Amino acid sequence: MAPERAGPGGRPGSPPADRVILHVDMDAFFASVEVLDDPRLAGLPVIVGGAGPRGVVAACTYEARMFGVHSAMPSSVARRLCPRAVFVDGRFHRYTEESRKLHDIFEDVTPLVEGISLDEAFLDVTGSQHLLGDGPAIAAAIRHRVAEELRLNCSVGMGRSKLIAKLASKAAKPVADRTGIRPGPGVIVVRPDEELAFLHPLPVRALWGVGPVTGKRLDALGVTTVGDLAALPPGVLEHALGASLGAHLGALSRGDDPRPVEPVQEAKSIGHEETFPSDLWDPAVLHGHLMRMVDASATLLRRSGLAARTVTVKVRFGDFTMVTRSHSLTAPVDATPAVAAVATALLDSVSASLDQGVRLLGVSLSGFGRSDQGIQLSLDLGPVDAHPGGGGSPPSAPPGGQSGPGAGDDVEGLQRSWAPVTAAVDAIRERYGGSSVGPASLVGPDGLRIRRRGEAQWGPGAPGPPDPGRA
DNA sequence: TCTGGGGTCCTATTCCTA
DNA sequence: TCTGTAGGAATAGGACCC
Repeated sequence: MAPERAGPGGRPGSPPADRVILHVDMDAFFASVEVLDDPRLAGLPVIVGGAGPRGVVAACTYEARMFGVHSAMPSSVARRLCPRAVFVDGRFHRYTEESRKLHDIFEDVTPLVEGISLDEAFLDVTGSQHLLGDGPAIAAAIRHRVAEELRLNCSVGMGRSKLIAKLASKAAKPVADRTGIRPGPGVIVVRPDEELAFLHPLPVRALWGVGPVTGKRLDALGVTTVGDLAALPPGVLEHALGASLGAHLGALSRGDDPRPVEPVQEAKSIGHEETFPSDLWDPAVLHGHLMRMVDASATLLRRSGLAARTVTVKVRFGDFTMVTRSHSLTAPVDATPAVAAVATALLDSVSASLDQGVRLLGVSLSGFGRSDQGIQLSLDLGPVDAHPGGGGSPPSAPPGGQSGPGAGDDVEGLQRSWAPVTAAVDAIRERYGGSSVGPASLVGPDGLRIRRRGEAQWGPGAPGPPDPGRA
């Protein structure tokens, strides 16, 4: 990783003047892949996402954007704005395939590639210029290769920092509104001496880290543009937004962004969460879903060669209020029943509120250690913790839906006794597929099978029959 | 208009311990 | 033994990103 240096003015935090960063962003990526695979969709308003009443738009073509549709918009709103839109279920595996090809192209340019998501990445091409030409030439070459080899369009921004490169790629994109679709320039280059002139007229909401809440707070200070933000005394900003965010946004508004392009970013948490087609009331049904998510998360954890110390359960109720409950063990675990025991106890600890109806349930694993480290646990699953916060003893509950070796034991016993079984299950799944074997509680007419990543990614389908537990 | 899923990071609060 | 205090760790919630 390149060491950080002070910028030309010697300001601490200002990026080196000779650094060249590209931000490559695919145009309407998911929707464009759908059109690529089904040319009949070309020229139509195509929306990728969850078509059900609780679904959201993951991506849409520029023809749909003409009607005001945009990503993250509720599908019900999108349908109202554009009744003739074609809704397509997301196909995560296809987008992953195309994304791999895209990253192959990036890797040909520089090893310093930081993927942000399937469809965008930062590239530090400072050291590639003597071989491949200057930054703008590399940007143009990438666009050309993506168009030729993937038959997809992308936009590229160039600057000496991630902030500028990202904002530049956005400015390079096509624009769609009621009057039509106007192609963008494709590549925008912002030289160091042009940074502030480029940055300051932009709406403050364009900065990474300013969402609806922070945007509103800044509104109250009379700040609408990045230039307004830069003119604000630092003390005022930090008082309004807190020391950390205030200082960070203040620096960005002056173009100070020394963050390097980091090719390797280790995951800090792994989890699954799901919004149900209709709210659930029955604790037994909820526990079934919890086990399915635990199984999927723990499997992914082991596949990554990790084990986790902290288990978090998230519940969003019908009225959209949300609670999270987490517990940290003294040593990391990776066996599904060990994780399940903790997650079950955590869900039980909010069971008093479950009569409100549960809209979303989720499980997340964090506090990673390597799974090949010796597991040394000494945990007594004592009585339910009386206080919600703090480092008290963990709540107690039997591992729901599990039976067999170790059921009813403490977490240490579950980890120890189930580790060999878990390894065997993983091996069988590796060979015969993810649904070939699993916890007995997940088999049956309920169809609580293990979902793959990307399935129902953007919201559930149509609501099923009402939850019998509600009665 | 009514809000998905998978994440990261930050802050405030609470508890434990010295 | 009790009380006050301070720091660290755990926990909970929220904002934000794509």
